[in-house]
Amino acid sequence: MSTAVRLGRVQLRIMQVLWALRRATAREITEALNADEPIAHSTVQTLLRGLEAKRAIDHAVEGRTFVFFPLVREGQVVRSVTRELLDRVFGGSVSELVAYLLKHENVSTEELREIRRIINERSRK
Amino acid sequence: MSTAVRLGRVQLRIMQVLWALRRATAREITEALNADEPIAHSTVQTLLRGLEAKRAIDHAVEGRTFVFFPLVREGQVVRSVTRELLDRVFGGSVSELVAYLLKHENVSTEELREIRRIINERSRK
DNA sequence: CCGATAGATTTAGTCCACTAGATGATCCTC
DNA sequence: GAGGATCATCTAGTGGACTAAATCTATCGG
Repeated sequence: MSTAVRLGRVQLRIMQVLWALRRATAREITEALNADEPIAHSTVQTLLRGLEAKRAIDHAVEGRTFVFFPLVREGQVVRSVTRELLDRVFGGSVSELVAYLLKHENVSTEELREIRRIINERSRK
Repeated sequence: MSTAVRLGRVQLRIMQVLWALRRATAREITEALNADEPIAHSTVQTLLRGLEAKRAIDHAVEGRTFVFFPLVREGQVVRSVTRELLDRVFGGSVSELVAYLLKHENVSTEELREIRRIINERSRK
C-alpha cells in the first residue's frame, strides 16, 4: 500500500500549484500562493525542502535555479485525504457522506442534475 | 459564524465517544478508546483538559469523579471538517466530491440504491 | 574585478497534538 | 487510622507544521 502522503495545509497548497503547473521554481510558487494569502518566500523554500524530504516532490537544477516537480500524483493525495474523512467521520460509508452533503450543504439545481447524471452513468456500467 | 472547532485525531475520537455516551468519566473514555488502539489513561486526561480549554467539552463533579460531556454538537464538527475537505480539495464543489466518491471508492449496489433514494427524496422537495 | 541581485541553506523560534511519568488528593476497606 | 486503589494535576518531552531572519553562493552588468 503506497505511503500515506500526509501533508499540512500550506504543503497541500504548494502541491496543488505544482500539479497545476507541472513544474515551477520556488519563486513562481511563492507568487502563486501570494495571490491568495501572504507568505514569505523563505517559508515556501523551507516547506519545499520538507516536501522533498518526504519524497512528495523533487527538483532539477536548471542554470542556477531549482525547478520543482511533483513525485506523488494528485490522485494519491486526494484519495488518502478523502478516505481519512470517510473513515474517521462517516464510518467508511460513502452513502452516509453523500447523504450528509445533500442534506447539509447547499447544492444548486445544476449540481443536483450533474450528480444525478453521474449516478446514472455509474449504474449503467 | 460559530467557532471553528479544530480537533486533532485523538481528540475527535474522544468527542465521538462522548457524543455516543452523552456523558462519561475519563476512565470510561480511556477504555472505549483502548478497544481500538492502546492509549494511556494519563494521555486521555491531558487531552480532556485540552478539549475543555477550547470549550469543546465540560465536566461535572460527581462524588470524587469528573463526568465529562460535550459542549459542541457532532453536527458542528462534522460540518467544519467536511467543509475543509470540500474547500481545500474539491474547490467547494459538492458534485465534484460525489463524482470522485462514485468513481474511486468502492460502492456496493445497496449503497448505490441508497444514494439514488436520497437524491430522489431531495429532488422532490 | 565588484557590487547588485536572486537564489539556496542554515538557524531559530512558535504553536499544537500527542505522549506519559510523577505527584498529590480522596476514598474505601479492614 | 493505615494501606491500597482511584482519580486529578503537574511537568516534561517529542514531533511536525509553519514562520521568517540571517547567511552563504553564484551569476550578471558594468
